[in-house]
Amino acid sequence: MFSKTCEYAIRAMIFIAQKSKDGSKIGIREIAKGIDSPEYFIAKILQELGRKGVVQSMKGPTGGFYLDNSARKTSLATIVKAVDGDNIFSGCGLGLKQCSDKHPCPLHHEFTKIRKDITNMLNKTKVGDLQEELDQKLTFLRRD
Amino acid sequence: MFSKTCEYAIRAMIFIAQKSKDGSKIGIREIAKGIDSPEYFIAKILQELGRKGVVQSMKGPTGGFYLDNSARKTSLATIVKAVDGDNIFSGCGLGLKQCSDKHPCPLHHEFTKIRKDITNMLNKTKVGDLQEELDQKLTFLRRD
DNA sequence: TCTATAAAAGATATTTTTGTCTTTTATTTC
DNA sequence: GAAATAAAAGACAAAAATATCTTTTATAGA
Repeated sequence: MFSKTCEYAIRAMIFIAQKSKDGSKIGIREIAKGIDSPEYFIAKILQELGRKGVVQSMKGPTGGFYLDNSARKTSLATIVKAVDGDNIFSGCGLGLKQCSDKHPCPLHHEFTKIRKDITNMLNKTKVGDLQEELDQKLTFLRRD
Repeated sequence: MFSKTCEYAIRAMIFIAQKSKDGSKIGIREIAKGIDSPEYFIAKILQELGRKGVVQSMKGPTGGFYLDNSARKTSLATIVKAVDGDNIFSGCGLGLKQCSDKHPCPLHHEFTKIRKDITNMLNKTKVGDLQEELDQKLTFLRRD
């Protein structure tokens, strides 16, 4: 469904939301541990998300990653688009370039439904909401 | 959603269903052209599907690939499982190993719904049905 | 202003996926 | 049975995704 890169990105965003909700910042090493991802790899990913304004960061001592109030409202759709592009939102399920409502591939109509559900879900789900469920221990990012 | 390998596999299966419905067989070269895929690559994929009994084939002159009556009833789920494994049916959306109903990842519940829809769709959709729609020119596998 | 810290940037390495080519085996037709 | 055909099998190659390491830049705090 998502690339590994995207999975890490989503996990990291939720984790950062959680750890920075008191205004503090969280470092790469802790993020990597917290979401069980390769340290250097998630660093690269967050760098890119930072460039796109999806996550905030500060260099230097007491620096690290954090989410401002607006970033907490980021939808999963925004993250997925930033990392994986919009193939999942609009690409053909069978990989055809010329697939459309007018010239549908054999799976087009079935896929349209599913894609709509996925899109809705990703649009309505915000990082901040997921973080709250995590806080209440209703969900988990690792073994714990 | 699916790997490229899987996309080619599904497209090839539908195409073979169409070209072999009169009992004839169709060669790799024509399949590759018909579904717009790399020739040697789809050959490999069909080899593997042949080994698993998903597609039938014959060597030698007048040989080629075809689908018998039971193979026409193959669901997309069977093809996807044979090629991509069952990650799409059961894997965690965020890539967590220990994700389950009891120990859900932040997206677990939302994903459960979507995965159920996808699974249902793949289970109920049969190669033969897709081939018929293709025959009626209701859907397409290439530009045409 | 100097030092320590932590992210940014850039380079490199590994693995997986995708794609290609060559040789072998089975089958048909003559 | 020999020649031609087409898939099977095995080896190889390229590209993309994933992962790691090194150097640079910004910032805080002494």
